[in-house]
Amino acid sequence: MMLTQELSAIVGNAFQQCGLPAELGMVTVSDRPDLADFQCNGAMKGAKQAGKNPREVAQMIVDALSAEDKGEKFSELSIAGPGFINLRLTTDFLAQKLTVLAADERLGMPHIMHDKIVIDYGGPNVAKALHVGHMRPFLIGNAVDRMLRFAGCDVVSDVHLGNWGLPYGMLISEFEMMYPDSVYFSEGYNGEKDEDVVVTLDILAEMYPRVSQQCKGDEARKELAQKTTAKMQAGHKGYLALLQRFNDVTIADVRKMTDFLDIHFDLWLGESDTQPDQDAVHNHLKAKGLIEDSQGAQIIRVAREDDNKEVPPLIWLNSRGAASYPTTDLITVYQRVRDYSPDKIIYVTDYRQAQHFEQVFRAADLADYIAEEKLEHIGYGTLNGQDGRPFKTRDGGLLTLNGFISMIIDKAAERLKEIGLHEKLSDEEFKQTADMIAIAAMKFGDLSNAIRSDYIFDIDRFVSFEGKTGPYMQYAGVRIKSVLSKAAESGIEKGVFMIDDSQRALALQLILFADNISAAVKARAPHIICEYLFNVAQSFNSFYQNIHILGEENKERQSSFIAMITATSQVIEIGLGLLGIKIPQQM
RNA sequence: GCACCCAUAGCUCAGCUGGAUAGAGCGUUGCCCUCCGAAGGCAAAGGUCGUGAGUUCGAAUCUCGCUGGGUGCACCA
Repeated sequence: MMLTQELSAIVGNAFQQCGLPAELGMVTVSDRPDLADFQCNGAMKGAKQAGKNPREVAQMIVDALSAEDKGEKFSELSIAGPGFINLRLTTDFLAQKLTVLAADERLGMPHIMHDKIVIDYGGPNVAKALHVGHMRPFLIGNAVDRMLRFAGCDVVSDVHLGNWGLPYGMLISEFEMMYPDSVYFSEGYNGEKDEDVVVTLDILAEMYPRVSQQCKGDEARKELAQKTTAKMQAGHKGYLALLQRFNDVTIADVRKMTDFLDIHFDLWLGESDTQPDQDAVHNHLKAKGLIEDSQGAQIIRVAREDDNKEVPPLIWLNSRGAASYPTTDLITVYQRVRDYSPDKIIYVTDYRQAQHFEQVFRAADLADYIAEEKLEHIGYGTLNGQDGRPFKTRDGGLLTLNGFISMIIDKAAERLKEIGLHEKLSDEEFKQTADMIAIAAMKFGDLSNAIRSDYIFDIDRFVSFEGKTGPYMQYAGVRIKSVLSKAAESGIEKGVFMIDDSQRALALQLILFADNISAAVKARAPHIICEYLFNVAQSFNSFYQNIHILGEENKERQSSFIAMITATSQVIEIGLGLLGIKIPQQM
């Protein structure tokens, strides 16, 4: 059980003994660490109900608690201000909690959820290079993914490639003009691969903007692309085979990036994978009477009477009969329900797509595929440049994700050289370390912002080794490991926890691991983890400053120090692990 | 026009199921290495929480108005 829950139960019990609701006993971490470790504000809420003034109620609770506890858990129970109940834990109790935490590979974090979850994030487009805009969905999605797994969920992650719209009709039609005789475009395509048709990322990257531009100015060309799109969506075998080749080269490329970022997907499905089920879903929707014709398109009305805003209908098929992303997203819901029976499907995308998901969720519910409450959209804010506008390169162009990351790596390497790390490490090790630090800088920098808010990207701040940054966290981790290995060399082993004043603040932070992780999971808020880990690291640095572990003469005290920093190391390592951040050997 | 989100220290941001002196990082100003990694630590200065009202014993937090930003409002994803 989590610490605040345990304490809330104890205090809640005292409230009950006094004839008041147990819920009033909710205990939270104190706002005033100078006065208490934890606090309960319930006496003020319960005063009216009890017909007493808040301090009287608080006194009753404190009396009941003292009688029950006899100084075992609480070294101090006091009343302050209008009726705050302040709790201070005994060092024995702290030590006991730490012992339990240190013996558990999950550091006391219970499995708080057991849901089957499908999480959809990333959403790279086939045939287009990843750009900076893909950073947030990958990082946030992956952090939430890892957090849910750690919380006990059975998670299936899907990258959900974008590859079913007009852009792909454009590309295929262009290939058809280039290779009119290819088997991909013949009537009786039998599934063979045409090696003469060369598909590489470079070719696609050059082709797409060119053809896209052409379609803007040339109606006939655009019409050809649209027709090709329609045939593709209708299941044209050769087109789909060619599209599959676009997918293959794109996936190979995206995989390089996700591997580098230590992000791994269970599924590499995309919009095009909805094709086999489009008719089935269409017929189902039709049978349910959900589809109607409107202005030439086929729509599903999802507005409700009690809506306080206008919710436009979902466009099932547009007036050209083409599927769009509402179509594929709805079919994907059907497939995920069929294949995984999830308790929840979570989508991580730009918050601007909130309305789109609202429509899809309502439609999925109307179709009886899954209850709307089981569908969740996590919308993140924009990554902005120094000017407060969406991040662009200096000349106003869109920066590729590769370029963006290289920039961060260069900056990290520069810093590492300043401190002479390149003289201590081989070129290979140095490169790996720079990569690891750059990834941490990027991930921690991004994730330490609340997901929903837009934020300003400042490379110097992200890569700085000072302040609330990834490298600062890694540095704390590296220092601990360094001390631990020196201790091990000297044969100093960890012993039992003996909490004295030097360790108290750190101990208190550590035993709140499960509380913080749990809060972060429930709120889908990686920034809570960042904040918490930063506090842990600061508490550690502060502790470390005031004592000398290897030189400590009292051996019991020394061995308790080792136990303490071992636990700290685990908290930092596992905590950072939830954000997808690793700690290097040296830095 | 309708709806949603945001406005907190010089800068970047937390806090928002109402509660005690509103927090952090950066920056600024002082200190602290004969000692395990000072990429560290300690301390100080810095805020009428956009604005006006309301609810409440108590409001950064809840409600309403206003101002100033952002976003979305059927066939692009």
